Amino acid sequence: MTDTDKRFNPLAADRKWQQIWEESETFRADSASDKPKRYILEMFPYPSGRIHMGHVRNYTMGDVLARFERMRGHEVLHPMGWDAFGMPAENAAMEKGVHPGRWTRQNIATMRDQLKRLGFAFDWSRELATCEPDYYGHEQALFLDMMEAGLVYRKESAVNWDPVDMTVLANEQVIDGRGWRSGALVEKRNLNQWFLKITDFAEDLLAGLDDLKDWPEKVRTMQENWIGKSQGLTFDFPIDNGEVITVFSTRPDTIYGASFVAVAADHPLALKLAEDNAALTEFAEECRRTGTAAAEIETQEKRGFDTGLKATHPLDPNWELPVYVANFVLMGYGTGAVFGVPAHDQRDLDFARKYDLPVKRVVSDGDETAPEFAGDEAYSGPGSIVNSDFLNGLSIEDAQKAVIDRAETEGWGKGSTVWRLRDWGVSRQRYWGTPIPIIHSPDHGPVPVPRDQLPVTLPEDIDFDTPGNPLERHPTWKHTTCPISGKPALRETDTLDTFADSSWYFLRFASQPNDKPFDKDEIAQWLPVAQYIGGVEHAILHLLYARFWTRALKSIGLLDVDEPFASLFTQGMVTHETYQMGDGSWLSPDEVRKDGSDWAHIESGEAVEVGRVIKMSKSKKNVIDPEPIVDQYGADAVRWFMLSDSPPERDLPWSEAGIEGSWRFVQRVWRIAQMADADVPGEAGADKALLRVLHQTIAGVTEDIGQLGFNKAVAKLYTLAAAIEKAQPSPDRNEAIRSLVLMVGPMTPHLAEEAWALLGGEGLIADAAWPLADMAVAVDDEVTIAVQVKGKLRDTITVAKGLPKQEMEALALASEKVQRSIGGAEVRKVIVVPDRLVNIVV
RNA sequence: GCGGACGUGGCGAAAUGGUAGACGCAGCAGACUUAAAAUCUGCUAUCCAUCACUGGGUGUGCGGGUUCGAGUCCCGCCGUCCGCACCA
Repeated sequence: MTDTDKRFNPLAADRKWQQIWEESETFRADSASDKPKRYILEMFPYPSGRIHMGHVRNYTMGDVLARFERMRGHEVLHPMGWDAFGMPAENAAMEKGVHPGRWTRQNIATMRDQLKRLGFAFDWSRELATCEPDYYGHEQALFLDMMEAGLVYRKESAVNWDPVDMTVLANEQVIDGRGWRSGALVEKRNLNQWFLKITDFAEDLLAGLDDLKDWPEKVRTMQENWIGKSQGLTFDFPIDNGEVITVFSTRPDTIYGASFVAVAADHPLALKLAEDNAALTEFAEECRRTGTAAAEIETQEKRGFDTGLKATHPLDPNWELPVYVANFVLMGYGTGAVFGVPAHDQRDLDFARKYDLPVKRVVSDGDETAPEFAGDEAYSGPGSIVNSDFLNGLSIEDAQKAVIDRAETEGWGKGSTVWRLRDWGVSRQRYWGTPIPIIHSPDHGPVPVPRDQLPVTLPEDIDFDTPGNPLERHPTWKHTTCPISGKPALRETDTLDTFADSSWYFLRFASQPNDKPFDKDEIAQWLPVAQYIGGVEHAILHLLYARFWTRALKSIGLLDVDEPFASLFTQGMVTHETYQMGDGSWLSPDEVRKDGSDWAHIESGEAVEVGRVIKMSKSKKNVIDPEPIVDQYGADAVRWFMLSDSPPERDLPWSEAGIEGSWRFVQRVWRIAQMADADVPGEAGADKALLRVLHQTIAGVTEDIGQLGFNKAVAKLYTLAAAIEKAQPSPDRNEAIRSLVLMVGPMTPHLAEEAWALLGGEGLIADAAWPLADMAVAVDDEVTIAVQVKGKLRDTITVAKGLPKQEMEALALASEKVQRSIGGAEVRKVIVVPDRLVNIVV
């Protein structure tokens, strides 16, 4: 055997085992299996073109879990698919003239190959792409189901309209008031939009968070804030022009501290007044123009426009309050109108000081009770109510109840709950999405497409040369007939927000009958997902929408699942150093070389500044494409690197040295596998030291992987490898080698299969049983204990495990170092922790 | 402003309140080699003392506290990152 034969050749091994897994359908999930089931899911990718390191990390983690659970005797569902609708495909169509479908499917083909090249244990038989009619057709059916259940409605609402691209923009796509692509000033337009009633489930979505113990605290908090429940009082201010202004307040206890009423610039009252008031019109225009960026809000001055109208205080008919239109009141929250209590709200105070309005203290901070409120800092802390008629002396909480009671008794207001969460507007004026299955009939209005006409498919012949919605412009597609009258009618040309596609894909993975979206009983076999892994960027929208769809589908009897994802893990990003030339331009890692301790540009030799380690991004040019790395080092080294060093929730800095280290470990395991010798003489159980390390490793790695502590498992496997290398040949060493190979199986599967075959293992290692730790072997019969004097380490002594306390104490006191440290002082107390330490207090 | 996370060697990081720095990377020294690659061995927080063996001090962002004992628990700061944000 030559030296090169002894090296592990990943290029050959990767291909060989991937083919074997595929041919024997190793990772096909059987819904009818009797084994306990585990559903391991990673967020499916958008087919943007190529796999990036973030995908590799995400899917490696899921893959280790999936393979680990299989080896532990579970029937595992570990599927993969494509979140295939969306804007980038249309952008490609506009820029390169390629059809969105063609572009998307090509990307899928490329990325599927790249994923297969990494040897992930996916059940490819369940692969799906949301852009195919056999997926989105079922989505249309679910949309109609929700519609029948009253969870869908249509309403005119204001949207961000890009006049150049002629399309609606999401809030995130409006940057400084301009469209992110066109750069055109965005207009507000009123359009008829379809909405899903997510607010029907607001209370339940909020309450459900409490049960998601295995979700990151951070994500739960973000969802909680997003749902944004506020309780308070909604009540009316009569206005001297005969109208009323309805306001919402979470602090009805401060009602006697009111000094003005303010409405948003878009409030109906403001709009009406502006009709014959040019100054107000201009003011309102200004309010709309100002951005909502963080910095602007901080510096933004509170400004108002005095309408001259007076509102009557609900508790005192003789008390009149000025009515303003104010720039800090939002139409989108509550009722779009507030009453200002300057003493106890910072914004109101800023406003009152500017317009010289009264500032009256109604909550005492303990010492100060006088009505005059000085200073520029509002008091919003605890206290009791003062200067407030019948509320005086009450706690804030009791006063709130008292005011709500009185309002309800007298009929001018009522206790209410206001949510930050709005209903989900799902209409998009785009081509590359799920067509909304509605026909607009001249006689019957919007009617559902009959079920037997689903799916409503997208037309293929489409024109992207002019901006706007291609479906709207298509010559024939939208023309159809009314299902009721048979008269000519028009199809809905809007498509669904792509977040709808990802709100139920995990159900279709678990069950994919032809005649319906999914089978309830088969879903019950797999759901909820045991472990969901993905980026934290989906903490709110995707995860909230998926939770909502699950509840909506349950409420109409299609499902029997409460929460789709029992446990959620948000992984960190893959990062890399950045390199910058003197002129500020960025360089990619392959354009620079290390020049001593400095870095230089290879082409020009100029000095290069090494910048912060940040998320890989095209603009900073610090991206490492996984494909050439996999070609060079093999799938296993890349996978091993993804799991090493950094804890999975933290960022992982990519480095050339790091991947080489992983490569070395792959080769090292291969060498170790070759050390196994079936004919070695000796009896099993003789090498106690090695067996101890082995069983400690098995116990530790099993626990670590179960908790997604991959970096810790990796460290323990290194230790075991070192112990095997130091051990003498023996049956025990063979056993340790076999176990090492089994334990790297989920992480470096190609290497493990190759080594397993070499060791004469039965079948595939993917199907082999995970090793069991024998704790009796794992425990040491000797322990090294620490000896401290007043908490400071003075010596360590090795004693038999389980040595009685008195003997430990005696041994510790016998230590020369300890005696020297005590120096003859009186021993006042001795703390003894069995098998751990002795602490002598003098 | 609100909420969350984090702060440990040159770097990534370990550490049920009980020997801080396991493991990896980088570095240094050595072995093998004509040489290189590969591989292997040893050292590698810091300061002081010592020819050396070794001994002692300091050390987990800063300041307090609880405890026989604190990286870990409590209080108060400082800093970094992330999310949300004129939410009434």
